[in-house]
Amino acid sequence: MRLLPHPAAADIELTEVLRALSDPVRLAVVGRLAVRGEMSCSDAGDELGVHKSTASHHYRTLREAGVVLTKQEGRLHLMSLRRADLDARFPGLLDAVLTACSPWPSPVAEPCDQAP
Amino acid sequence: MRLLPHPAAADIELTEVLRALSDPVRLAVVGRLAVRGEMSCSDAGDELGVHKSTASHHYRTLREAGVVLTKQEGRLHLMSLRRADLDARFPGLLDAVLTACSPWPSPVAEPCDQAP
DNA sequence: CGTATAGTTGGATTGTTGTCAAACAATTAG
DNA sequence: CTAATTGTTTGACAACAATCCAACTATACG
Repeated sequence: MRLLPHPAAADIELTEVLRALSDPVRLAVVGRLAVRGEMSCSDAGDELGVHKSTASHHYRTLREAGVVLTKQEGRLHLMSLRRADLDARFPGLLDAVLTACSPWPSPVAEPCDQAP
Repeated sequence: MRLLPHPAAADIELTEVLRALSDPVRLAVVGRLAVRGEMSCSDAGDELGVHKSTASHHYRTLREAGVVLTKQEGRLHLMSLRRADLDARFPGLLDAVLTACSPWPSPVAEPCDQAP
C-alpha cells in the first residue's frame, strides 16, 4: 500500500482549500466522500460527466490542496476526506461547505427544511 | 446614493463565493471588512500591494459573487460584507473562513460599533 | 472654472485552469 | 501470457484570471 504525495497538515493553506472547493466537479467529489467515506477514484468519478483524465486532474488538485488523502491499494486509488486535518486547521469550514453543497442526505447537518 | 449591480441573495452560488474567497488579496479585503465594517475602496485597498485597478477588479469579483455590497456615496464606494445573506444561504461558512484567515483575535464575534 | 480625489474601464501581458484525447503504466483476471 | 480494469501523464487548446498602465468618469474642493 503506497501513499501518494500530500501536503503536511500544517502546510494546508486556506486559499488552496477554498480554490479546490470552488469547482463544481470537485465539490461533487467531496460531497460523495463526505457521505460514503473512502471511495475509489472510479466510484467517486462515476456519473460525474467529465472524462476520466479530467477527473484524475481534479483528484490531484484536491490532494495537493490537502482536502483528500489518497492511498494506492492494488489497482485502486482510495480517496478519503482529511477531516481531522481540515477541522483542526480551519474549524467549521468543511462542515459549512458540506452543509451548503449537499443535495444528499447529509451526515454532517440536519436535513434541509427549505430548498434554496 | 446609488447601489451597484448585485446578485440577489437567492442567486448567490457556493462555488462563486468560494472562488471569490480563494484569492489572498480578496481574502484580505474581506478580513478588513469583517473587522472594521463598512469601508471605502481606498481604505480597503490600502497597503494591499496591488495597483488600484487590480484592487478594483477584486472588488467587482467580490461584489458579483455576492460577498460584498457596494454603494456609491458621493465619490466614495462603500463596501460591506453581506453577512446576513451569506449566513442565511451558507450557514457558518463566512465565520469559518474569517476564523481561519484571521490574524486578529476573534473578529467574528465582535459586533459592529458603527452599523450602517 | 480648474484641480485634486476616488474609482472604473480597456488594453496588453502573462500565467493558470478545465477539458478532451491518446498514450502510458500497474495491477488483476482468464 | 493475454486481456481487462484502473487510473495517471502528456499534449493541445480555449477560456479565464491577475496584474499593470494609461485613459477615462464623476464628484468635490478652491
